[in-house]
Amino acid sequence: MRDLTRLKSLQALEASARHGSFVGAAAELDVTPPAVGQLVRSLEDWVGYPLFRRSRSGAERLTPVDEAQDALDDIAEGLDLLETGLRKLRGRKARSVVVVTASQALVANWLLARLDDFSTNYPTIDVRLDVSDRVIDLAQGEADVGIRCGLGSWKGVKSTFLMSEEIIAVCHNRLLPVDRDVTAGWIVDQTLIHDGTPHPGGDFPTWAEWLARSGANQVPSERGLRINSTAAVIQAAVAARGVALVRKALVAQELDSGRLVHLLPNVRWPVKWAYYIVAAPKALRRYEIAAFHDWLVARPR
Amino acid sequence: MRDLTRLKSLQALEASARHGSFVGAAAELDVTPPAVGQLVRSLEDWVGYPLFRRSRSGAERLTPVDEAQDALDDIAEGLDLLETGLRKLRGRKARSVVVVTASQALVANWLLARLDDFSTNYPTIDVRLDVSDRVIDLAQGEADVGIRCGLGSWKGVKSTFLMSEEIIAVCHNRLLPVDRDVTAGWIVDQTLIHDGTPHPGGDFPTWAEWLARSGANQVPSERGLRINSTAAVIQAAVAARGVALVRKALVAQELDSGRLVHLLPNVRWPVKWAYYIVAAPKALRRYEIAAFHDWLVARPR
DNA sequence: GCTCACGACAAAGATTTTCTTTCTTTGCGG
DNA sequence: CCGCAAAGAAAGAAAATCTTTGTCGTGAGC
Repeated sequence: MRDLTRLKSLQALEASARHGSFVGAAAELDVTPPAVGQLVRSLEDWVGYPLFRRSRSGAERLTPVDEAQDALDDIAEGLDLLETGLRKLRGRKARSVVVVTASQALVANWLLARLDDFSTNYPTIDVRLDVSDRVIDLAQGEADVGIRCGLGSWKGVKSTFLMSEEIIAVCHNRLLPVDRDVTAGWIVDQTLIHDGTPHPGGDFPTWAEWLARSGANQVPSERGLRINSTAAVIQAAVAARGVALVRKALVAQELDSGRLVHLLPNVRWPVKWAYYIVAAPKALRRYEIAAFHDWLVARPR
Repeated sequence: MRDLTRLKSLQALEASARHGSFVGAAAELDVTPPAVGQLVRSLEDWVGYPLFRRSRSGAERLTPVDEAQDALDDIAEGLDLLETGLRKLRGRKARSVVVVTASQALVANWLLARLDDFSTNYPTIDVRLDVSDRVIDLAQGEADVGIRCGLGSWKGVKSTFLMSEEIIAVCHNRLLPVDRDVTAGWIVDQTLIHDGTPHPGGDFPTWAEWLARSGANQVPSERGLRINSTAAVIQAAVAARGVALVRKALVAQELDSGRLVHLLPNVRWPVKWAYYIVAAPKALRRYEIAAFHDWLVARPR
């Protein structure tokens, strides 16, 4: 008959001792520092004496009291064994699959470049990409996880912010004028590629709006290319067919490679839409779904 | 950087494996069986396969699947170490004190007889008895724990049912008639000891009420002893001063010893008041308070 | 063959625990 | 002297855990 309570507090205690601070422990436990502080103090209430000496400054803010050291060794070893046990439980699963849905533009221009890192970290989890430009019903299990660009408030799913977005003007480096700087006037004279896909509530600019903010004296006509596919708009820009207004995140690689060039970078046009990873709460109870979710949320953009 | 979640589920899993049922595990963890079932199933969702083979009958309702056995060994050992660590943390405390308040009658006739068992089980915890016939304000910290007889709904404290109560008629064995049975008629002719202490809402009978239920043909006058102290009423009965109506729990020892005799046992008079252990929620966060509380709740009456 | 007991299971709602957010305090370093 | 970092506290929100109720399946006993 085991007599064991306050598991979460023991975990918080051990992580705080190991890191020397609640801040360090909080980062490991994926909670806020006050949360760790509360857990440790509740344990101190329980045992009836302080478990740390506190320092209000310096690198080592918490020092375990001598009376706790012996116990901390047992607790650390115990938690190590629990982690080993949990890993063994997970390790017995045959390969598992995560179905990720995202738009063609997002998959091709952003997500694919990152999936190698996921497979490296999680070799037993297969990712299946379900490319779709319509909003997949995750609550109905049509996919496990979605990467979406939008306002973030979709029904029936948990959405977690990844990064914000802004609209920039780009063109192929071949199109750049050789003998003068790029100006709004220069842009007006190029073939303008219009993205016809709807972005409700997203504050996407038209070329007219963007150029007005850029200081252009004349407003362009609606001539040029009009494509109702964001992926195709980017491809047209990459193919040097004209100048395009695009979402910055989707052309990051092309910008890095120099193939596309960011025109008039001082003109900022942040939008309300941002990138989120979304999943049904029920799906997140599965290890592989939570693993993918947590991996994407944790990695730098 | 440790990666450990679902501690509660691991604990539920291990206890279920060790007991072979959720019912057994629930008893150990002090929760209901469905609670254990939910914890285990959430872990099964997490790892993606069943961890037990279920049997709908027989003594062994749950059998760990082969894949889980290896992990269960680690988890069991890990939990053992955590328990050891927690015990070491508690063990470092100097002696601690629990202040228990109860009425004179309850302390003298019930609680004192049980405290040896507590001290045996918890040698480092001192109990200080605060005898008081008024209702101590536990929320204000006037005492840590109270044993009370009442309706159970006191403000600002957690109350836990201990046992119910009934009113019985008793007298010293010296007073018993030698040559005939005890009848209601016989009782009417004795010195009746009246308990004058108030019992609001408790359904305590007067002698008149009790005797009416006993089949007495005549109703006694209000003569006899009238004492406004339950403890003194019991002492008067023990001193053979007359026949008393008393709370059965408070005279259990005297009944067991034969000194007092339960008259007309077929006359039952259960009351709405029952015995509860009460404590402020904040006090229960201290180990020694929770230990006393859990000890009293768990022991047979 | 029927009834009862036992325990897993599921659903829904209640309760408790954990967590976040906001603000304050303290002390050290620049 | 100011800025920074982290602990601490309080209040409220969110999530996890738990309880209650009822169902189902199976075996034992009558």
